[in-house]
Amino acid sequence: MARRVRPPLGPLDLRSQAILRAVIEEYVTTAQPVGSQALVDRYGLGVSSATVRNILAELEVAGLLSHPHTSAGRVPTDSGYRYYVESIAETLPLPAVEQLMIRHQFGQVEFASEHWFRLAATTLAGLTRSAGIATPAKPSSAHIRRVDLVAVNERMASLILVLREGAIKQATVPLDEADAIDQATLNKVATLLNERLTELTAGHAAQVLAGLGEGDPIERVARRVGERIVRIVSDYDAAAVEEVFSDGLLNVMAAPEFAQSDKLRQVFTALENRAYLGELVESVSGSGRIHVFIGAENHPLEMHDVSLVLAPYGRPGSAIGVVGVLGPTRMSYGQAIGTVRFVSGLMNELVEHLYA
Amino acid sequence: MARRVRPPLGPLDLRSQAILRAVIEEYVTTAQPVGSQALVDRYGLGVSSATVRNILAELEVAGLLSHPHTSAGRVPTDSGYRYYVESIAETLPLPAVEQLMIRHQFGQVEFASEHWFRLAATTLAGLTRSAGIATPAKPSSAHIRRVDLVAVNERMASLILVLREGAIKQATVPLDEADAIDQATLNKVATLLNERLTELTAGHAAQVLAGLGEGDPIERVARRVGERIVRIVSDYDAAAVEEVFSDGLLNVMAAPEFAQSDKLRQVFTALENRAYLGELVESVSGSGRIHVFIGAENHPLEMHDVSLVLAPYGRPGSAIGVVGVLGPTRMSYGQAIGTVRFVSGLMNELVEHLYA
DNA sequence: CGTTAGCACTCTCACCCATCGAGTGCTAAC
DNA sequence: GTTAGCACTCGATGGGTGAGAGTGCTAACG
Repeated sequence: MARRVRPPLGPLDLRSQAILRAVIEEYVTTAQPVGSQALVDRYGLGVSSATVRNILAELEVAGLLSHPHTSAGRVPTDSGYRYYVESIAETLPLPAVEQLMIRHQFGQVEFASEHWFRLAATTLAGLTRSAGIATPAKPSSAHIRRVDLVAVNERMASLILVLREGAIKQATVPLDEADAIDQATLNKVATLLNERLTELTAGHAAQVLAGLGEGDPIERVARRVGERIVRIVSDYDAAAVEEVFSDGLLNVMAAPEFAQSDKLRQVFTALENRAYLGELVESVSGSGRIHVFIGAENHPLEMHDVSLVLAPYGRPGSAIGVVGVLGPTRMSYGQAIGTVRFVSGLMNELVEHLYA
Repeated sequence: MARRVRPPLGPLDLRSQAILRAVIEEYVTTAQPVGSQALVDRYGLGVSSATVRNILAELEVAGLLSHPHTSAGRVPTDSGYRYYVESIAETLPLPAVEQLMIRHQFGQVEFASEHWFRLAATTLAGLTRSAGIATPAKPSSAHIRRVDLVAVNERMASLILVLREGAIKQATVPLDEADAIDQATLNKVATLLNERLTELTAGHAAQVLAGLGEGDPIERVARRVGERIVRIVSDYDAAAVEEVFSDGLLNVMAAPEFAQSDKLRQVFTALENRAYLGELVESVSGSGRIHVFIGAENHPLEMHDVSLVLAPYGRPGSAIGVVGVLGPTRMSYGQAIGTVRFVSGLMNELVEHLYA
């Protein structure tokens, strides 16, 4: 069939690249299979449609394009997108005006990392017209910064725990009825815990607690509360991803490939089950790079029609989060990558600024 | 056309009621227009299909049923559902087994109102196979319970504010460089603020702050932080609804009426814009009753195909929230009302228990 | 007078079929 | 190696048809 048989994903000559690129970019905008004539008309390729057809056939043999049916135009395969992303696509940096606007928006919001990641997701959603995804910056092992206790009633106290990395945890701690609990007692307990536990990780805190006596009621309560603190911090450490915030799923719904809602429902199901996203986030957060996951490169079946562009942000030692974009495989990768790059860079700056 | 012309929504005789009921219950389960024969077959009406047809025609004139086209069965109108809900439907109480299971689930979770409303939404979603909706219990005017300050760096402090009603607010407060800020200073400031502001509302707190001097650095910082606190609390008071949590939107997606995704997108759009839900929540929270909003009774166009069953919970004086269910207009109102009633009752118990 | 059998009528749905056109793949000429 | 030309394929479109569900009406019935 083909004149020459190419090794799959072998290097392409420049003309083939140009045509692959044209097919992808045309398909991304029109969502329709692309024919040879359309390519010649709309892209100044300098060759006839017959020549283009020959090359399209080669690209198909190489696995980069596919054919919905004999008499239809070409559609990129996942491998086609992959090749495009790695060898052809130019990442479009975000226009300076937009950059300024976004910086301004981040300036408006509360100066705390807790707020930024949501804004990042929203911003990414708006800029790429896809879904924006972000997780808060989370440390691999958190440090206790501050403990506060508030009396709820005689037998319950509300515990507020601030971590060095910015997260705030709250819990209600039931206390022995034997200990007469009032706010004054709790203040002493909190002071004790703050003295002993500040800047400690869960493991170290547990050791310190072991040294507390059982006789003194303050120490007894402190121990009780402290154990709870250790449990909270350990749980927090153990969770791969604390929370995945997403925005702009409506944008994805608008894509014609999701016109019938069961396809869409699959994507939502996949997102609701956080396990896979958590896995991705973990795999991304190690490297400083932008990662692109295209269609079937995502293991879960439900995600075979979407792509993700993810980038880590934060400080490698202390706290790492992920921001990115989720859209149909037919997405504008160049733009998405440029936008994600900018936003993750901005988040880096912000986090750095917070720690400095 | 009709033998007798009925006043719209006039009282119906028992047989007409029984037939309306049968139409609705059949339509709710099958999602198909209901014909006279099907009614006679599946519900022991004791009359012939011709008689049923006559009555169906009457119900249609009364505006309770409608006709997709001449040769199709009947479909309930919004008014039909309304009549059904008010006069015919029996609210199905939740089976005792389920009640126990749910109580157990609430027992498992952290004892704090912040966690309950999410669980309520999830539970409602699961039980009714629709979307569950819940807002946290929010006071009309909040009281300051506790203030805590943590040094971030020399010129910034992290403020943690606990409200009597359970909510925790966090903010970063920039401070004058003139004041040398360290944790010790902040502790004094926090102690001062706790002494003066505890149990105050935003308005009273503002008055107290006005009395603070400018000379003493502690008081100066306290004033600065205090102003921020007042702003946070006022903002919190002003917001009609703090947050609307929803779960199980996937269930709604599964309904055949939302097979093409643009209908569904409308619903999502409506939900994303919180204004309307906030409005509803406010209108519901006054009364202790369960409210049902059917189809076009919802003002926003996008909500014309869905119904809401909402109930308030909490303590009328101190904090009110809303739980409920969102589903297609073709929903099982009896079951939904019973379930929402149980969950709101449970939430009442829990909140009461928390305050007692 | 309400109820019912009977029947003509309406309208949708599913199916088939012919047509159209976009786009391919191949061949032969350049 | 490139291109013009052409037969061919296959989905999409649209009209036509028959089946079936369900109605609305009429006339007979108890």
